[in-house]
Order: sequence, then C-alpha cells, then structure tokens
Amino acid sequence: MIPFRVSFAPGTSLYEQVVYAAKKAVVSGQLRVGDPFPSVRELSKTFKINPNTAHRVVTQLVTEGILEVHLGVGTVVTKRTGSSAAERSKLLQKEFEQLIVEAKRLGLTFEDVTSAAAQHWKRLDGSKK
Amino acid sequence: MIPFRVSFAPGTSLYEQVVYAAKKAVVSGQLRVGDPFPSVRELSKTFKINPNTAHRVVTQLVTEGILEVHLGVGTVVTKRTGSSAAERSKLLQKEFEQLIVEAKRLGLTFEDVTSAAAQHWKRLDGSKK
Amino acid sequence: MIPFRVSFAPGTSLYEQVVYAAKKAVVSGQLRVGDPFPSVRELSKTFKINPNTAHRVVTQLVTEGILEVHLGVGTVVTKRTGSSAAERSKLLQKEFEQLIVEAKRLGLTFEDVTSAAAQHWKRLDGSKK
Amino acid sequence: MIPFRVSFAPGTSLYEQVVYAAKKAVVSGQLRVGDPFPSVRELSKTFKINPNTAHRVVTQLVTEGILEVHLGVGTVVTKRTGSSAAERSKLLQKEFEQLIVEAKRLGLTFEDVTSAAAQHWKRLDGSKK
DNA sequence: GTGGTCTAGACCACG
DNA sequence: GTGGTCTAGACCACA
Repeated sequence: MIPFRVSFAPGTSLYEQVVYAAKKAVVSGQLRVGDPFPSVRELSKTFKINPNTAHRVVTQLVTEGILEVHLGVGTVVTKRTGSSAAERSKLLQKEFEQLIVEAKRLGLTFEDVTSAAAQHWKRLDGSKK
Repeated sequence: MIPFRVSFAPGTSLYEQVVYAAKKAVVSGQLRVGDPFPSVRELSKTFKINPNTAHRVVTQLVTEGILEVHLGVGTVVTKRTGSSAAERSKLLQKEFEQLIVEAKRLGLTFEDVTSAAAQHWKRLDGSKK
Repeated sequence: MIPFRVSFAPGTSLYEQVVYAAKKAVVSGQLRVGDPFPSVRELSKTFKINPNTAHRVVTQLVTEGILEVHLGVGTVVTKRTGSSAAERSKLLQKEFEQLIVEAKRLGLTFEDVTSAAAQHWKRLDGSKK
Repeated sequence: MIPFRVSFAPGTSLYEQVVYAAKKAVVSGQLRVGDPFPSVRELSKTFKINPNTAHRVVTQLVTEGILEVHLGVGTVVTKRTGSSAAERSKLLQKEFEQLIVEAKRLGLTFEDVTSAAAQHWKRLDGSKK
C-alpha cells in the first residue's frame, strides 16, 4: 500500500503534486526513515499517471535528499540531512515572505497568521508517533 | 520613478516576478490606493522586458483587482475589495500548509516559524507610514 | 442644468458612457423631443471630460439620429425616426442573444429573465409622463 | 472537429468573438461538461488566427472558470461554479437595463421584448439533448 | 502532442 | 501620451 494520497488539482504539474504529497507523508510521520518508498511502477499504477511522471517523482525526491536508491532493492526514506539546510532555508525565507505578503493583502492580522500556523502545525503532528 | 524593484531570478516567469514585486509594494505601502501605476512602456524600459511582457503584468494585476484602467490616461491602484476574501483565504490555507510541511522537514521548531513570520511582518510594515 | 448624470466606471470608454446616459434620459422621458441638448462646452465642464470627448458624444448621438444640429442655435432631441429601425433591430437581436446566453450560463430560469425585464421596464417608465 | 463556428465581424476583437462563440456552444449544449476543448493550435488553424490570439481565447475561458487545463494533455469544459453567481448577476443587471433602454428607444412594446427573449431562449435550448 | 513564456514590432482606440 | 489587439515565430515544460 502507498502510505499517502494525492488529490490532483489543475494548475500545478502532476509530478510536483505527488512530490509534495510524499514530503507531507514524511513530515507527518506516515513515512519514516528507512521505510521503503513505492516503486515507479507502483506509483504509476496507483495514481494512474504516466510512468515517466512517476519516475520524475522519484528522481526529484532523490535529488532533494529525501529518498535513497538501494540498487536491486528499491528506494528508502533517508534521514534528514542537515547539509544543505542553509540553501533551503533561503528558499523558505522567500516562501515565508510571499505568504506574509498575501496575508497582508487579504487584510489578515498577525494573530490570524500565527493561529493558522499553529493549527497546521498541530494537525501535521497529530498523525505522527 | 517606479516605486519597486525586481531582482529577476530563473525558475519563475518574468511577468510573475514583476507582478509579485508590485503586490509587495502595495502591501508595504510603497504604492497606495489611488496612486498611478507605471505605464506599460515605462515598465518595459525600466526592467528591460518586452512591452508585451510588461503589458501582461498590468493585465494580471487588473484581473486580480489590484489595478484599474483609466482608458487613455493610465492605471491606478484600487482599494482592496474584501469581496472574494473567503475564496482566496482558502488558497492561503494551502500555502500555509505547504510552508509548515517544509519547515518541519527542515527540522525547524514552531518558535522558529513564528519568529520568522514576525520578522517578515515587521519588515513589510516598516516602510508604511 | 444637464438633465442626466453619469457615474463613470472603468472598463468602458468615457464617451460611450455619456452617450448611454443620454439615451437613457431620452427613453425615460427626462429628455423629450424638441428639448435642447447641452452644448459641448457645457458637457465638458459639467462632467469634467475632455472637450474632444464631449464633442464625440454629440457626434455619436447625431449619427444615431437622436440629436439634430440647428446651426447657430444648438442641438435638440429629434423625434424617433423609424427609418433605420430595421438595421438597429438587428443589433438588438445580437444583444438579446448575448443576454440570454449569459443568463443561461448563470443558471437563471426563463422566469428570472422575464421578471427582471419587467422590473427594468417599469422603473424606466416611472419617471416618464 | 470544432463544435462551434465564428462569423467574424468588425468592431469587436477577434478573441472576444471566439470566446463568445465558445460560451454559446456551452450553454446550448454543443459543448458539455468534461468535453475536451479544441487545442490552441487547432483553433489557430481552423479559424485562421494567430496562435497567440487562439491562446488568449483559452486563457480567457480559463480565467472565467469555463475551461480547465490538464497540463500536457489539453483543456476540458468545467462544470459551472455557482460561487460568484451573485457578483455576475450584478453585471447582468446592467446589461438588462441597457437592453430595455435600447428596446424602448426603438419603440418596442414589452410584449415584443418578452417574445424575443422567448425565441432566443428556445433556440438555444433546441440543440441541447 | 499539449499549454506557457518571451521577444519584436505593427496598428488602433482613446483622451 | 495611454492601454488593447494582432501577427510572426522561438523556446521551454509537461505527459
């Protein structure tokens, strides 16, 4: 069984949506370090996506350091690598800023933002452990 | 003078980056309701982009309800309409979740998130009067 | 005094909006056959529009057969000319169709359409006589 | 085959005419929810318009919520969203008033209006199953 | 194959 | 001067 689902929405590429769903599964604890990751074939069949697209999902997750290929065995979830944290922290800064910009544009208060953040934080914690 | 700058980066379309810079200028108070928005030709010359691309920036901002066209005169910044706040708040929920997912993946604590949010919030407030 | 008002809205040309306001004044009886029509100068001053734009309003109404120029005196509202009724009926057909298309697209019923039509009909009748 | 025709007329932009023809096809049932919409290249070739102009037709219909893009696959007709019905109903009010004003100006009776509306309503219903 | 972005430059309507 | 439309054609991302 694939331990996560994808609700495909138009406007973003398919592979990015699957990648995101996988990441979400990892942070929420549905996929843990060392767990095997579904094969390209399995992803393709389950989500009814093109094998090329499924392959791209795995490639993407590998280059992001979330998966590790064990030749002849399959792919497994790796432990968090703190190596490129600095780089990605930059990207996160951008996303942070964009979110704040949008929030302000919608007239939200700072309290609205923190409470919303808290809600999501807890919700993603809930399914762990 | 154009009241905002754009530092073009690869990976996103040119027009989206300019659109985002304009939004940022609005929420940070560098552009206020009623202020004239730079003309297509001025955007084109200043940012060294094709007039069509500049035109697309204006079109996008108009359809988002941020600009208003005064035919033959120019465009001005409109007041924010709270009408579709409910709809867009939904979209913001998605972005929120994505940010939290990424933050957790990078091993940040909840405090890291709130303090980062506070920083950006204040920074965007700074230039407003 | 100019017997009609214009609430300028973005998205349409200024002169078309004034032309429409004038037509509305005629059908609703605020302007009757033989009544003098405001001069270009007066239109320009009252509505704070460019004299060129005001002139264009008059020209348009003249070519549509709604105004008549009396040299050295001014312009007056003419009686309905049944001459080009056939031509304009065609245009009206198009507008009719477009309205019905939009109404259907919004999921309105035929009763919604007729009742809305009745409301507007009565409202425009009210100020006549 | 493209399930609608366009008889290009001067005075309106090409892309708007195609957009309108597409809308008409939707409300009249020639294009139904889930049906694939002609590709940009097909529109371009069939109607002998520039690919960019055809592209704009699709973009417009997408932003109006009538089409949905399936990346790399094509576009399909979406179900009508009743979400912003309130807003657009307002716009329809304006068009209604304009039509009534014109009708009165041409000396039509209220019965003329309702019967014309009924004709168009039925005609657009005719091709639906 | 699909749609999306960008450039280059012409022409028009408008005020 | 302003924005809006249209053409012509290149390149990219995606499935």
